[in-house]
Amino acid sequence: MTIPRLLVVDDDAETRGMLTQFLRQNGFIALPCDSESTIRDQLDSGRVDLILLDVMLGDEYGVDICKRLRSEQDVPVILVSALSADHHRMAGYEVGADDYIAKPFNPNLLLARVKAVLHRAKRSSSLTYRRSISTFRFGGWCYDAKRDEVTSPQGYQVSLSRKETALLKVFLGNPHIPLTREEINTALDVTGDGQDAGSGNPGRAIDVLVGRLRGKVEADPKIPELLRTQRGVGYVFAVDVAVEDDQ
Amino acid sequence: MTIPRLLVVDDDAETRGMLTQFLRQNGFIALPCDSESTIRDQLDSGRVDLILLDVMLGDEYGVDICKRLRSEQDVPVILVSALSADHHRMAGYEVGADDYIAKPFNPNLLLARVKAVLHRAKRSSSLTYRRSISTFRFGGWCYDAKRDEVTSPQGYQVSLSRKETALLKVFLGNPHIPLTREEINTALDVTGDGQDAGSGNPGRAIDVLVGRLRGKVEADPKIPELLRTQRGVGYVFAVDVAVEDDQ
DNA sequence: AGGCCTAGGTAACAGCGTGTAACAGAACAC
DNA sequence: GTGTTCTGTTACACGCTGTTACCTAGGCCT
Repeated sequence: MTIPRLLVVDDDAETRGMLTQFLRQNGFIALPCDSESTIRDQLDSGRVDLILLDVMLGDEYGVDICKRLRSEQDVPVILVSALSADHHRMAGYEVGADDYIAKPFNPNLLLARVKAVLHRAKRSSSLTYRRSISTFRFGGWCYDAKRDEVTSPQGYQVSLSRKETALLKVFLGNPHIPLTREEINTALDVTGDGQDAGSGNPGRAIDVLVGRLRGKVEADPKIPELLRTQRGVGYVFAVDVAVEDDQ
Repeated sequence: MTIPRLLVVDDDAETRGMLTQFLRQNGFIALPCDSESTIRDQLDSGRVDLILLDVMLGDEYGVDICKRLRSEQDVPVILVSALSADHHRMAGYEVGADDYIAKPFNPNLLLARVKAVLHRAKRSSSLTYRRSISTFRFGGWCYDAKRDEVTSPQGYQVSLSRKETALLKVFLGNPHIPLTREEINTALDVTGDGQDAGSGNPGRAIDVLVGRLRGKVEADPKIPELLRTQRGVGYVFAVDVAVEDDQ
């Protein structure tokens, strides 16, 4: 295996520099980034094994970036944050981060976590890393993340709304795992501080949204095979998801 | 391919027993443990696919045990806890647990999470697990656990509700053994701490449930041949059960 | 035998969770 | 502006589940 390549994403130059240097001293290839666009540049231009992502990035929430990245790519992400309040952590995990470290952190702890996550990633991915995911296949259906299009088993094109797409992605990222309405809501709603999500949804928006997605992505919406209800719990995506990446 | 082997670690005998029984009824091999040393015995003596670990184990924290185990072995761990506060959850994840379930939990949720973790583990490891029990045959009837469908001796399809299905599974797992209403209730209601189950059911829910199941899974509900009443005791499943698993 | 007493069967009802049609406001295109 | 699309809310329907009440069956007594 080659030397792991890490992205260090932080808008504070000093922190970024220290982290980068520290990681390099410890045998990693560290690539500094300061914005989402520079992250994407790096992802497009070569293999990336792990992203160290600061939670506060200008006005942007790292959590949001993490969410977007995870919906497209399979690169492990460790969130780094000055905010150690529990709800921030929860938001991080629910959004698909592999780990979460609060500042100030022990450098050796960081190193250990980085190694642990890389180790896990190595185990769970039989393929080599890098690659941007472009196509999901599930039960005859096909979702093209690049074009945001869904194709039915019969080859019909279905167009999804923004929320429907987001919901489908949540399920595609968590096949066979029952998700509560609250978890789904958080995943769709992450605002970084979770304020809105917390106050939100006394209503049944998720139910309706699931119903609408069923109408588009089920052979027979009356007998759901993909988006199964778990009474008293929530919903599960009940089929395997195959992920293909483009070149 | 073999049936997944799970360790159920809890120092409370009742919880341990309920969990073990419940998992066995659902096609797993469940091995009860009550301490770290018994865990190690099991790990040394054979393959273990997943550990269900109670967070409070005497004075010991399951989290600590989890940490030690993860530092040596690669066995997936699900932490089970009465403590649902976020920081406990975080501690669980940080220590390397694959999932975290708070008591009281929905049995089906537990089952689904167990399957999800095994599913993940299967993909990432060279071992091949899994081979869940899929078909039960009893007195001309047939229950397909995969599809949750019952077929009558005449070939008619019968659909069961969630609770009816759960009850049938309890009987299928304990043929010829008289079960008291309390035992049945416990088996259906696994809440982890049994709090709810204990306080619960002053009523006759089980009687009614058995009646409803008889209505669907008896040639003549008036003269039960499968679900026999034992006056003053409870109910028995009075025929042999043949188990087939898929390939 | 008849008279009780108790356990169990079951119809009827109520509460709850979920599916969904209809509606209303927001966002956006033209 | 008008019209369209998206999204959350509401209201109603329906199925599932536990409770209750009433009835029958079985067991035990005198």
